[in-house]
Amino acid sequence: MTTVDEPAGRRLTERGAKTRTRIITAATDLMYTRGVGATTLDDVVAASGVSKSQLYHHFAGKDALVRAVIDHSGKRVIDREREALRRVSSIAGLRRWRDALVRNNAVQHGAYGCALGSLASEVADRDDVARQTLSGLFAEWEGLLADVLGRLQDAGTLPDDAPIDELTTGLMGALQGGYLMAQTAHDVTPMATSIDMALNYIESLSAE
Amino acid sequence: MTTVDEPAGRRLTERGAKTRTRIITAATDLMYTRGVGATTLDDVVAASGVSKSQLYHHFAGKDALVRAVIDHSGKRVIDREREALRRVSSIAGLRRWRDALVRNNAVQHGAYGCALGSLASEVADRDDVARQTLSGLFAEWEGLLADVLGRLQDAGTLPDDAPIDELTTGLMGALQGGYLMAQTAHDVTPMATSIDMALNYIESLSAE
DNA sequence: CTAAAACTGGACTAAATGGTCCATTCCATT
DNA sequence: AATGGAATGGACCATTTAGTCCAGTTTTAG
Repeated sequence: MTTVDEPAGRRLTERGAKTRTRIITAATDLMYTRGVGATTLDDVVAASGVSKSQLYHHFAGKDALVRAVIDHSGKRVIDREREALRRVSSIAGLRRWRDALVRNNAVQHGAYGCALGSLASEVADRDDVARQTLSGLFAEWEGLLADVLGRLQDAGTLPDDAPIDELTTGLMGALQGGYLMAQTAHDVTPMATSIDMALNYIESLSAE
Repeated sequence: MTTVDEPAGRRLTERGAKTRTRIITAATDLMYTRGVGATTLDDVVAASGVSKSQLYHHFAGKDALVRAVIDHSGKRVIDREREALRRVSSIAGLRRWRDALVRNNAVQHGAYGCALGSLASEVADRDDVARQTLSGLFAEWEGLLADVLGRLQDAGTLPDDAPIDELTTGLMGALQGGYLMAQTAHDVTPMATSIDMALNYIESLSAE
């Protein structure tokens, strides 16, 4: 699902790749903290220490850069989550996963929200390609959660007929909603509460 | 909690009030569908059929207009929800409430998301006053849900020691996360699933 | 070593945008 | 009917922004 960062038809030296990466990481950071619309290309130029012509050398325009940022953020989140969820196979493990997310979001008091969620909210209705990419990334993330629930099933913790996909969607909903509420309150408590409720429900399906 | 739309220190004729309202409703619509950042004042001027000087006569600037839009959207949502939740006092009633929200969001295939949620996501980290207003609106909305759960308690459906505030936060999280996922997928199914899980959990606390 | 390709910096432009100003008209109050 | 504040239209302005161009430098490959 992850789109390749590099455009197909051009040669790219190591030096160029570094420049390109520098642009993307700077843009990712800015667009996460300020929002896509509020981030100008001049901001990106200043933050990355790259000239404007280079920006246009590597990206067709702002839309293309935004899409690259989405790919990059997506890869970052998915990699992190793949690692975090890889060996989780218990409710307690899910709770530790939740703790890590909340703790991580607490350092900024919930500000900026979820890296993918805030991009989605801003971009979904204005760039259909970006929307679909983000939709795929959410699906991938949910897939990782579904794997965990599958392992819970294998371990006999969850019944075989547990509706894994629905549970996964519900868990992701609670997570995203939690991020948004934390962002609005500048307090991570509602995020913790929201995810907790989803986990409680999943746990309640086990203890039968 | 709702802030008054009119600024305190100035006289306002009926005609002026109408103009002011026209500006706000046009801006509310545009900012909901296009986003705050992507809505220009010229857009608002064109859509409301009002001159720019009028816009600046009634609002100190874009920020002030955005805040008025937040107040207006907030009032709209809270009024709608107050009415929708007023007499709900059963799980079935909550499910009907869910159905109505989902059906309503389905007409646009989930696009634009929650009127308050998308404003919050875009504005929370860039205007602290707006953020606090939105935070208050969410609290008000959650209060309406808490009232419903209280009635469930009174009816004996929910146990007396049910943690109403946590449940309310979880429900709002599922709702907001559902809106976001529906917006990203352009499909309301995940929204329905997400809220369902929260309601299932609440229901599970009853059947003990 | 050399030439082409890749890369770089920064000046430049056209359009858009938030915001200002002012001359004129409307309207409530006395 | 007069008066002053409210309302209005629209020209105007400074700045910002996405996007262009090009002259010059560095890297790569033969």
